[in-house]
Amino acid sequence: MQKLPRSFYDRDTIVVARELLGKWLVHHCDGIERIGRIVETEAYLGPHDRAAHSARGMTPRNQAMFGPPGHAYVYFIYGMYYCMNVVTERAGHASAVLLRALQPLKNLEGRTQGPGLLCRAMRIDRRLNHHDLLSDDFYIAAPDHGEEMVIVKRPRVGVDYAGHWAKRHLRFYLKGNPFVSRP
DNA sequence: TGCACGATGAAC
DNA sequence: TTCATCGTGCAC
Repeated sequence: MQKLPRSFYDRDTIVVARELLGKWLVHHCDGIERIGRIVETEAYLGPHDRAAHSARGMTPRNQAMFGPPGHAYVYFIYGMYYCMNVVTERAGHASAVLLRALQPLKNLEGRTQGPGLLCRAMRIDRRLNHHDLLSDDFYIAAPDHGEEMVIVKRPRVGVDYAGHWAKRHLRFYLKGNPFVSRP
């Protein structure tokens, strides 16, 4: 497999969200390598996107979104779950892609359907916020042999407060994949 | 310093 | 539809 270069992330967020499907998320932790295939993503386009955390300006929590592409934005939600994003586009643009579901490939225990369960299974927590995804212990890679994929577009989950932005089809997943959180 | 609520998940 | 559970952001 080939680690994705910085230039992969420094592109239009919708393009990145679609192309992350089928890629492998790799995390080396406590001597164990965990790998999951990304099967569901959501694009958060920037401060103009009312559903994005960056829509209300930079705060200590969402600072990573305003940073350079190819880094992780990990936040704590509902008092019990973590969610992981991949920062996209140039620094200051404040856009990111939320990873919503994985197909277990290696050393993953428990379910991986949904952003909270994904982080639990991959052992992703606040320590990985701001982490560079071109590092050797936490990164995303393209498999040597890609599979044929059909991509489904749907509205994002849990953003009904965002007015017309809630209706846009910015959620992407692999058609027919049993590990998608909400087919 | 207080408090309402959330890019969730599970139970009912 | 309700609840668990707590950090964050903003009001006061």
